[in-house]
Amino acid sequence: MSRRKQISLAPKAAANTTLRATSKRRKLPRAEKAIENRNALLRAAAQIVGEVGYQDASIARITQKAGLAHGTFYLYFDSRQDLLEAVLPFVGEELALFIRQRVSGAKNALDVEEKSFRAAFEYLARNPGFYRTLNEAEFAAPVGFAKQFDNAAHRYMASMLRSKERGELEGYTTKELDVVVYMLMAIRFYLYLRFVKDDGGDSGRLPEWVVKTYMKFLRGGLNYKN
Amino acid sequence: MSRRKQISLAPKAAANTTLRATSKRRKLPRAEKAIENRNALLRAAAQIVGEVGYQDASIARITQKAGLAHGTFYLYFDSRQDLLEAVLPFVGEELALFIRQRVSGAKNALDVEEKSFRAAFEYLARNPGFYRTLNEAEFAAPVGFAKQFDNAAHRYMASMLRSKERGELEGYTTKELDVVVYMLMAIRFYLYLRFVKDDGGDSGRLPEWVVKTYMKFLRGGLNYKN
Amino acid sequence: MSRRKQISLAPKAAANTTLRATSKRRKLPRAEKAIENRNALLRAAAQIVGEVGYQDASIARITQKAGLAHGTFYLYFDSRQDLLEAVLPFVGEELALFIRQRVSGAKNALDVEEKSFRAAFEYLARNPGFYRTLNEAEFAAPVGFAKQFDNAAHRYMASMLRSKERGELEGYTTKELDVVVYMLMAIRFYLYLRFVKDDGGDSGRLPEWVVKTYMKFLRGGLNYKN
Amino acid sequence: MSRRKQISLAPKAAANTTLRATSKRRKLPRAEKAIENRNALLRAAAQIVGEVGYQDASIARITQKAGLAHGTFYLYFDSRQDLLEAVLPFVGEELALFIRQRVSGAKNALDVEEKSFRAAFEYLARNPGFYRTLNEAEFAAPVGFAKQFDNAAHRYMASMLRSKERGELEGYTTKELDVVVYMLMAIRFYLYLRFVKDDGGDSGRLPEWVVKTYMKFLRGGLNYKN
DNA sequence: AATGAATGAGAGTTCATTCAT
DNA sequence: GATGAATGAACTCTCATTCAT
Repeated sequence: MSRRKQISLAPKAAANTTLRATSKRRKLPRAEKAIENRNALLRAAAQIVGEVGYQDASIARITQKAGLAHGTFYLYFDSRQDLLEAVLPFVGEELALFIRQRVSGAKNALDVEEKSFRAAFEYLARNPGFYRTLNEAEFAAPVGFAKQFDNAAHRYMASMLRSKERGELEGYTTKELDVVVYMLMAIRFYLYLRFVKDDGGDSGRLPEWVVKTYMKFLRGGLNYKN
Repeated sequence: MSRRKQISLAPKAAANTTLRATSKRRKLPRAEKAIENRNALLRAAAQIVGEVGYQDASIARITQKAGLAHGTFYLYFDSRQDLLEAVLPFVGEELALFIRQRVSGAKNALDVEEKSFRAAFEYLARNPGFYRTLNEAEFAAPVGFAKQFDNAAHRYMASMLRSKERGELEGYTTKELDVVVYMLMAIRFYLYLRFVKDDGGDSGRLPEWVVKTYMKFLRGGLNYKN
Repeated sequence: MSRRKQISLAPKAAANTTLRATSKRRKLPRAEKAIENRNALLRAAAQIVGEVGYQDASIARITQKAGLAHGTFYLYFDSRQDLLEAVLPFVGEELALFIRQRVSGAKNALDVEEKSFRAAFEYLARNPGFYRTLNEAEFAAPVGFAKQFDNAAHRYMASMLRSKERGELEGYTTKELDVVVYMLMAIRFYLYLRFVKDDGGDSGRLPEWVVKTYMKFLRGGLNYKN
Repeated sequence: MSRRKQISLAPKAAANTTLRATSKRRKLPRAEKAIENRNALLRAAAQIVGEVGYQDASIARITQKAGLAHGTFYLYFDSRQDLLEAVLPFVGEELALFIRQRVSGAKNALDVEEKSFRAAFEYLARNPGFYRTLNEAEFAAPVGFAKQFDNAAHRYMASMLRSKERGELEGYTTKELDVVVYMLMAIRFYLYLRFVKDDGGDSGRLPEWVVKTYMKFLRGGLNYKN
């Protein structure tokens, strides 16, 4: 829309419109800044929680890192707990997005599983704080934890159901697949704990042979002879 | 009961007893009381941590529950952290003992696995605080966590190696079994989180159909058709 | 109604109206709104102070109740204290007006006193916040308190001097009557505290027998036999 | 019971007693210090409340004046409010004691009243903070206020009932005297407010002519001619 | 004139640790 | 060895006031 044309046509109304437009233009930065500040607090909190845990993520520390005054915090969150509960869902979205991108184009169900598995570890390698944020959340931020857990499980479940419908995954009822989903999510985080965090040196990467072992386990089970 | 006969088999406490016997009689009750006090603090801490977590396990709370004075704490532990690190190994021993008893007499490797699996959940049903104690320990008491984790993994590994030596478990090298062990330990705790803690009502028990699903997964794997 | 005729008798508001009439039409609504806003703040503050006291009468609370933005407050008052000092005189006028109306038509000095006494308690029953507003003002809003106290005392004094001039009240010099006035004002508020606020149930009314006792005390004094 | 006789009879018990006595002697300084500290906090609080009011009597200020660390406060009081409620009864005892001493030896009921009246104002002259402490307590420390008010009223009432029994005060039933007591207490504090606090210069004393006016009022009432 | 986001000082309270007794 | 009073730093949260819009 050309603004010039309106000037001559309706000077008063146009003036008004222009004013509003200007005022909106002036107010938008405010709204934008508000979102920016809120996100700055979330980002700062996510980083701090990932580094030192929920307990030591004090408001002083968070606001300082976000470049805001102490009191400003309460313009964006009702309480410290309110923010802490929001941290995990905030970063959880990132992980989900990252995995979805890496999985797209997988050839079959097993490929989906492997790509998703590798993507998760790649994300963790880049965001080493996520693991701690997730783990401690169970008791330090139970609401956010439940939210993230549900989201992750639902996405995982949907993926498995698609594989099932395509006939690529047999032997389990839908109800049983719920159990399987939790088992697979569990495995990811314990393998991270054992082979990346504790034993992984500085690379932050899961050794290739562990990936292979995981895939073997997935494919063939334990092959007990009983 | 004669103490002499037990000397050769005696655990540390027995050795202590012997030592005590050689020292002055008057000091003996003191040494005993010291051990008693230390254990009282550990027991109190274990209970409190299980209920409210490491963060809220204050020294005041612990000493009060243990029936000791606040300041007495520092006669037995160097710091609050020192005690917190000791809590998980303290209670972890109990779990290990409980499982060992339940597993004894298993017919074969799969049976060992199932008995051990069921025993773990039975223990958790009776000691609902253990789960929290273990989970939060990873960051709140990392030394104790590592100790407990190593112990548990080693015991599990030893069991699997025995199965392997007996030819009851094939397809995985020893190195790979290390991965499997962590995967199985992971599964236990996520299934607890999902199907007992969150969904289990008051019983604190794992539903039978979940056990069956777990065993099926263990036996046959996921049966992907690729 | 013609406004011209009222000009000579008109209170300040009427004068304001006249002033407005002579100034530019476009600015009038602004001036009106300004007064409205200021009064809205005073009214809101009066209500809040009566309910929760001066301390908890925060600017946020007051502006919210007045339907104005937080920052707008400082267009009408220099500071929070500035407003608080204005609250008591604001509501004090109402009480004075109410009493004056009730007293009009009294037969004699004692009747004036009784009508005034009853009117005060009736007002307090309808405006239970006034008592707190007055009581706390002594230290929380000393300027407003002094203003209100002087006003009330002067009115009371003028009334007594009229009685004295009419020969209905003897035995006290003018100077002494100043003391008497304060004693009588004191009595009202302690009787409210004791027999209405603490003991009065939900009615908010002073029991009739207390009124009678007060009147007896006034008439005859304590009748000490010395 | 004589203790000597027991020494020979029960040496052990006696030894114990002696020990206890020693340990008590050692512990007494502790107990004494505790009382001292608590009183130091109360004294500091009383002084500060008298000077700047309850609102500004912060724990930091109080502990500093008492010469204790900030955190020490909570060894002696549950909360700031807990201390504030205790302040008025603490200083109220002093006033009551002071009045009782001054009143002793009064010749008759009116003399009691005058001595008590003068004593109250003398106390207030020496303790100018008491007035504020009492006045603000009604809303800032309502529990302590009620306690002090009840105590004062009961003492006053008991005194008037004695006068009544001696036949020195007639014309009021016991129930009515309750009203009278509150009226007289009220008068004291408003006269202080008007003729000492606001108008009294530095002396802090009630002018003699005000006392005389009060006594005249008390004796003869207002002598209305109706 | 009106807004409400931003500030930062200061409030009450907790608690690991020390130390005189 | 045992006690518990004492400490003071650190915490979360509130709010009068300012100021860019």
